[in-house]
Amino acid sequence: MALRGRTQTRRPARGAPEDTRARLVAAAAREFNRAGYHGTDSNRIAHEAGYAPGTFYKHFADKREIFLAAWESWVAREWQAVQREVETAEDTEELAARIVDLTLAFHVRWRGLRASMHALAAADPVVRRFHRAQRRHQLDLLAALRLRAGLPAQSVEGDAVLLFTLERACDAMALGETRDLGLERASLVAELRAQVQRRLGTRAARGETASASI
Amino acid sequence: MALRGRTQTRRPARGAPEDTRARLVAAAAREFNRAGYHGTDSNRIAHEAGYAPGTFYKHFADKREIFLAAWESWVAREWQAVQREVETAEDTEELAARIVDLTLAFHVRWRGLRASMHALAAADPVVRRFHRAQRRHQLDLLAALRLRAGLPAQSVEGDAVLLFTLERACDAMALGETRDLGLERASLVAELRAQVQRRLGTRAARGETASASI
Amino acid sequence: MALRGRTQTRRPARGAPEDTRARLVAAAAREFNRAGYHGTDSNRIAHEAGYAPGTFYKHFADKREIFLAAWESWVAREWQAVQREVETAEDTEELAARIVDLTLAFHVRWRGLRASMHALAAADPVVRRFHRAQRRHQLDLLAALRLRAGLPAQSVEGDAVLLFTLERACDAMALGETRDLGLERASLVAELRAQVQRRLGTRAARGETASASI
Amino acid sequence: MALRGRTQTRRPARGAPEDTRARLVAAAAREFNRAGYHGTDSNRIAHEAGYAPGTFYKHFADKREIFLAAWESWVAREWQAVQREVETAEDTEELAARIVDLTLAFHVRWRGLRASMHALAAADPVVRRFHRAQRRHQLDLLAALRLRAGLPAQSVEGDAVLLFTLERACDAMALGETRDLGLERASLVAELRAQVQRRLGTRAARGETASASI
DNA sequence: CATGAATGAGCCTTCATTCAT
DNA sequence: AATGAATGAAGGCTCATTCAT
Repeated sequence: MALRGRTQTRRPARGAPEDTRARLVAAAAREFNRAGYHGTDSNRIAHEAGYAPGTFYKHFADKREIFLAAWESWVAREWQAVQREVETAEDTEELAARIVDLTLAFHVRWRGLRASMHALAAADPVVRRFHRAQRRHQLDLLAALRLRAGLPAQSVEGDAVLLFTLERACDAMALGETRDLGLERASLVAELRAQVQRRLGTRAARGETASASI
Repeated sequence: MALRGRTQTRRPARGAPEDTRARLVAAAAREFNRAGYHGTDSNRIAHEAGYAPGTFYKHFADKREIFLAAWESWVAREWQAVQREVETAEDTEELAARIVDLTLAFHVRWRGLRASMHALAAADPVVRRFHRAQRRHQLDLLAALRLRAGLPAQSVEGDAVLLFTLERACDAMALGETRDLGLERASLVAELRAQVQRRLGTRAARGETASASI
Repeated sequence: MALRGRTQTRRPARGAPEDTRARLVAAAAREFNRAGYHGTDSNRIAHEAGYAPGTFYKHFADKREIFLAAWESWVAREWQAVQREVETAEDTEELAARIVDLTLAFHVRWRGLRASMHALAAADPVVRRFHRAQRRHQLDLLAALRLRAGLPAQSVEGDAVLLFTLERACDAMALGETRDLGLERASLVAELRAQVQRRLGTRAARGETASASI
Repeated sequence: MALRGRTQTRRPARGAPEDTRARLVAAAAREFNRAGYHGTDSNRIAHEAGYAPGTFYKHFADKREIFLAAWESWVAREWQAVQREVETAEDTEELAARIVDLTLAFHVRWRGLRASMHALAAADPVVRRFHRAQRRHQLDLLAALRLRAGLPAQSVEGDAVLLFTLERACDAMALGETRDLGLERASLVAELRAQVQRRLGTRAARGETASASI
């Protein structure tokens, strides 16, 4: 998945600014995902996209700006695709399975970028604000999902905790943490599916959510 | 250029090597926690500890080494204190409450260091190995906890997922993420307590864990 | 990155080359005067004139060339206007007053460009040669002025020193130097007028110039 | 006088910080004087002083700071030497001669630095403030000079104009401007001496200053 | 053991200039 | 004639690390 070595796209010569910007953002997403925010530099991103250093700064004020652009354009975009695909599920069981599987695939793909985002959001207020806006959106999507499926509304806090669980567990699998701990991937996935399904409010699960949900 | 506004601990001059090392580690933990791994530098850490830059490198091979030492000496130490305090709980309910409360307090205290650890573990294999060893230990502690309480053994994967939930949710609260999302802290804590209690196997909860646990 | 807060003249599109050149020169004069030679850049000058960067280099070989053009077209042009207006004075007193007043106004208007010219002339031989040619012209004008007024010829060196005095004092007033020093503007102007008048050869002053002039 | 070629002082190895700073300031004064503020860079200054780039920023926050330090340490210091030497003159004639001669020598020596200071003071408020403080001092010195010599006090504005004359004329001579204009150096110097002497208030001159001075 | 001046590779960023359209 | 995306050398500055004392 990760592109190894000096990938350096062919010189695109003269192109529309949006294309150049898109190429830079794509290269940045790759680079940040591969080596982390502090593991690359703007010159390298430009070079990987097939441009000279100066071109970078024609499109972005600084490194942070392209990082946020990369997050938005690529990560958020793919995450929305995940959400969309999820909606076509037939029943709650399939829905839960898809949510877990796609989330996991997504976290595997963007594990490096995600790790950088966490550290930056902790240290930089601007990044933090940006990050929070996206999160809010995710919570809303989960609520909308339940609504469309005709399932009962539940507490936001419970939803949030479920998202945290999913997020952290998928990160752990994506980063090889669970493998290092000798955990069975299938079991983990099964557990996550069960939790998601319960939260989505299947009849079977609904009986006990009274005490568990908030 | 001039080092303004720094706390700079008293000059200890010539002391036992372990003391010097301990002071450096303490300063490093503070600094990394405050500003992140890439937000401070080795000279500043040395200065904060009351030493010159050279002293730093007499005790640590590089910046990464002191980061790991800080993690181990401070974070792990405090984490163990948390675990110990947890064991004195009278019943499962109190046990669950304590686990959540202490974990939260712990994550609040070390939020900066934790964020750095995540990003570094994702980017650096050496840090990763180190980090995994500590995690393994935590899982074992949870199992031991249940054993001492005379509670039934459960799947490691389920335990792991619970730890992930707790970890991520506490991080979110510690970093202000939940506040930004407009979530009720009390509700979040209640939800976490419920999940922990259920997992620990209270009689009341045991009935449903059959389907939920793996 | 984005060009904010710029004045950007209307787009002239395709026009007579001389007009384009003149617009560029005018913008350059404004810019250099506002921010100094090293305080603007060729792209900005082009943009201010309503053109693209490439257009700039169709009309000027480099940044220095447009600087000299700006000096010549605008500064020299205005200076000649000053000289012309001076010639209509009725008597020596009025002549002196006009010389001082107009010179001062001129220095106020072009203070930024003048400062840049000084620094560049000191560092760059090409600029220096250009600058000297203009100065020679000024000395000649002063001599001609006296000739037309039927006043006695005097040493060039004395004239030069008077010009230096006038120049430096007007620069100091233009740049706010004299205000910062707490000097009275009216007194300064009076002193300058007196010196100019004496040099121009009024009867009253002629008596002492024997020792003072060279 | 100017040191040509890569002068690069021998590596001073380990020295007192003040010595390092002094070497850097000396190299900066040389460099700025030789090539102008924008004609050198901090790396080169460091190299010329015998140090690596990083050393520069251990002693100065930025390029501007070392420029001001160079001005203060070298230019102001020498200027004070001029003032001191001036005071030992026997009579007014000798005093005037010394003032002119030493000022000229001083301007010749620091012509490059002086030109840079002018341009920077015009463009940069911080430099401007710094520069004005020094000027004020000069005016005071001139007044003090007259006081000690038992000469009558005169208007500050008149003093200021004299200083401007002296300054600009000496700059012109130092930069070769007067030579390029075909002016006689001896005549220029004589004129300046005469003006200074008159201003200092010799008996012969005092008669006419009534109308000339303010 | 501790110092702290010094290092220097390298990152971020700018801007005068070019050239294909 | 004009465009404007692209260039890339170079300058400002940082910081992990070293070493002579």
